[in-house]
Amino acid sequence: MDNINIKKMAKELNISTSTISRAFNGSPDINKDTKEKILAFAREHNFLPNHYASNLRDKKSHTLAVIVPEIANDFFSQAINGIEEVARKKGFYILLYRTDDIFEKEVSFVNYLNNGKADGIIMSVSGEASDHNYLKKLSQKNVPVVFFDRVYEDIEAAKVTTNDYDSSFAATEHLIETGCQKIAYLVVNKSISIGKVRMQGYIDALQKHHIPFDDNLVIDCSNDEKVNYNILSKVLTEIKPDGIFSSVERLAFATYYVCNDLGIDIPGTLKVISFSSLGIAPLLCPALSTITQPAYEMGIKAATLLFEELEKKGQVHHKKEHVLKSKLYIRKSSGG
Amino acid sequence: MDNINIKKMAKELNISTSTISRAFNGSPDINKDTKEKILAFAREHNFLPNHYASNLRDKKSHTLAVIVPEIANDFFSQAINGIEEVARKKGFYILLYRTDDIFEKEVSFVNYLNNGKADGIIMSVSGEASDHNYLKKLSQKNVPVVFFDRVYEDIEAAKVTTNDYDSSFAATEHLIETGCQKIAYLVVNKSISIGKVRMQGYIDALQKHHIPFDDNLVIDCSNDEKVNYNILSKVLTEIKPDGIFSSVERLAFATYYVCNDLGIDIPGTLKVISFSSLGIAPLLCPALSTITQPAYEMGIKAATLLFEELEKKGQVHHKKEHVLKSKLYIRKSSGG
DNA sequence: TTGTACGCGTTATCAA
DNA sequence: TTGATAACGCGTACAA
Repeated sequence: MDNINIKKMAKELNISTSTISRAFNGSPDINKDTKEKILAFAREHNFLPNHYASNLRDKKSHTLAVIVPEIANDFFSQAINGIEEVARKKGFYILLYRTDDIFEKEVSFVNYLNNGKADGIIMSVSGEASDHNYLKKLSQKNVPVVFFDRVYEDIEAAKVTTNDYDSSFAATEHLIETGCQKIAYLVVNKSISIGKVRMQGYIDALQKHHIPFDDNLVIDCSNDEKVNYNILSKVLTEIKPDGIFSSVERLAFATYYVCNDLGIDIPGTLKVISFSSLGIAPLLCPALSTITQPAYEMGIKAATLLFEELEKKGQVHHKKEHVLKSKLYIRKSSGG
Repeated sequence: MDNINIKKMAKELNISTSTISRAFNGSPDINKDTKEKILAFAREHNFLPNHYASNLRDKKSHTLAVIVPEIANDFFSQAINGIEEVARKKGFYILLYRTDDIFEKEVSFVNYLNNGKADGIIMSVSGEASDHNYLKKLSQKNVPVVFFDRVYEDIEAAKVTTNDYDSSFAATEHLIETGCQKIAYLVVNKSISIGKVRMQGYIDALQKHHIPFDDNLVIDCSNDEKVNYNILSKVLTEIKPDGIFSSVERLAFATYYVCNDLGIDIPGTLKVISFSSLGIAPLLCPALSTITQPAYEMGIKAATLLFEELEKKGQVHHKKEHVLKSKLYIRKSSGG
């Protein structure tokens, strides 16, 4: 009564289970009338094939795992949107997991996926430089991985990133050209590859303009808002930079808050530019200059690549790095 | 070689499959040494029990489906965070689905979940007032549902909402007290219950202060940014309200953009207040007055309720409505 | 404490 | 076009 299944239907309809199965899988080997009869009966009895049984049979879950450091974040939520868009078109579903930038969580979830729970993984990594063996296990099980934005260089997989070096260089140069001589670089975790790349653009731009690089101007922040507020308060009152290049949106906001409280004028006393996917950057006080990554497009691209791998199974297929372009928006906060 | 499973391990180790199974399920009926031997072997050979087989056996997926209108949105992404938080503690995973406010997508996904793909569902509905039969089917299959924020009144299920009526009343009253006489109410879809409730608070506040309700001041907007821009441009130039009460964050942003372009002074000429979960509302130009829903807490609450139902199976359990309180933040945009 | 044997619900293969 | 049957990989009575 409660649990209808293919067998019970078979009995009721005096039809074999195979035929019923065929009715649900678009098989051509079935009489139109039989099929309709079956589907009608199914509708009436609220029956749908059980996914776990199907998955167990053909070892496909039609599910994609998406692993991100945070969800409540303009960049990642837009990227997830892009991924979802593609997945839906393919009839796939999204298993979402947040790591909070904690390496252990990443490892535990990836391990959990190591057994058929998802057909593939799209991830932006927590960034720990340690042992990435847990990821290598996946390829043993033919679970393809695509990285986006934050990647592990030592893992061979498709990667979707943006031209971070160029953007950082351009942003830093822009600050210099508007008159900044003492530009602080704000970063959350220097060791993450993305933090390093962005910093290199900053360093090289300084060099090009003969401004000596000062390690004290590299401000290593945390994920805790209050801690960041304190760090930045100290920096702005003691080191007194005249420009801020923030590698992470959140730190630009923190800078704004500190400036509001300390009465520091942006862009008069301090010019600010930041990596950010915030849609309403123009509405800030003052409008925030941004390097905006094509988050949605990155999601689309990552998902597309994953499906290519999923579908090209068997063929030798060289993993690639795909670099999309960020856009520089000069606004009031940097004197634009 | 490739595919290790319980049987192969059994052969290799000269142990029965049941014992191996026991090693993975915290069964007390197993010798410590045997267990360790098994787990060691499993680690070495990168084995984990297959989820689909397990799920098929005990008809539990340890997965929660989360259905929301949009993901890239401050309210929903924070709510998802809350849900994820609870789910993780319970060892559950999140299947995420976005409806884009399109009723058909909601129906199709819910139907898809109707066969064991998820143990329970947490959703914020698209709001169509039509036939909600697809949801009733779920209870037949013992898949509990919890609504949050946007609910269907006619479905019996746990519901987590906020005190929207009171908040709307308070916000409107606040605008009146700062001198507004011609307050426009911005809404995306009047027919959604949440839009109606919020509007009622607005209407009643007007009435209390003897301001006649004017239907022309109820501005029905869309989900398309450009369309909204045009609608609001027209409203602000032709109807010229002196206050805006926006039931949706997005429309407040649109108002800001229009005001920027038309040179309308906020709060001088126009006062603005909006429902919004934007963390950086204080950083806007001018700082945006908001009614802020406890999005994260709502997620927590919704997930907690779902697990209660999941665990209390069998017991009669009255569905309840849980109302959390929003907070009113008066800032510059409304003359604060 | 361990092993045997069956079934979870589906689908692919083969035969009719 | 349809049906019988054997897997898919696991967990759980039940027996030992």
